[in-house]
Amino acid sequence: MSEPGLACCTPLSGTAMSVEQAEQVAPLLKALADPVRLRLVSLIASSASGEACVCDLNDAFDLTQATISHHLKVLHSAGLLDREKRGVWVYYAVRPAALSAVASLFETARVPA
Amino acid sequence: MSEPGLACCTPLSGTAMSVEQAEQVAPLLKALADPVRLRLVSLIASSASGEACVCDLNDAFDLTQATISHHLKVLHSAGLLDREKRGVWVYYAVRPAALSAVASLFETARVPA
DNA sequence: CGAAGACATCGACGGTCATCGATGCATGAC
DNA sequence: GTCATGCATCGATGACCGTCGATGTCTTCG
Repeated sequence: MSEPGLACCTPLSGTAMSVEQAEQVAPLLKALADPVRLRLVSLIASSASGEACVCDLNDAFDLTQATISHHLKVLHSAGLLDREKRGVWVYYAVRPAALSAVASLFETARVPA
Repeated sequence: MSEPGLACCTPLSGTAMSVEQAEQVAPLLKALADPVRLRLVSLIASSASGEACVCDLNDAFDLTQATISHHLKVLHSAGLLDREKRGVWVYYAVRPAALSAVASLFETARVPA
């Protein structure tokens, strides 16, 4: 898989989605379906520069560095995070297209305010 | 838990979400993070009457009736589906509030067209 | 060079999950 | 009452997941 996370799907409430669509989006949701990974994405997305280095992310959790590294790998493999090494540090940034693909799933699911 | 699936969360791209928020939404995503369950919700949501009986849903998959029943239970337990028995048949319908709670996560994640 | 720090990878462990066949429990038909 | 049907539940099985300690790799600094 060279470019995961770029699925563009029928919203849940429109016409029924195809098997292929379901199999494309499910891994994205699976990657996000963990409290730690959800907070990781949230921390990265809400940071001022739009990115965060692993050392900062480690401090936000009561987990081993190996565990955080594992979660970041899962998010990166799913295509949700970009990874860039700068010197000794590694910076992760969210891929808006991937998040947007998931968001399109729920496009028509919003309850009108 | 009497009323699951009603979390209303900070979007991923806004300010960082709290631990509690992450732990509330993650189960919803986990319930949706499966191709079969994704198609189940899609089939129910896209049906004309907004609901579907198990017998119809069974025919849409190459899976055992026990397996479909299990997936429907997972979705129901997560608060994503309502369950109503009418005679011999059982009808499932999506809970818009639950889907909306998940949708709010990605509210600001849409890439402008 | 060698030492130290940042991060990834490995191997292992316990827990959870998806799926199945078999069985149980209702409901409606006869 | 008896039988068939729709659906849920049970128990088992193989696969996967989150977490950890230990170790490896790479970069920078003396």
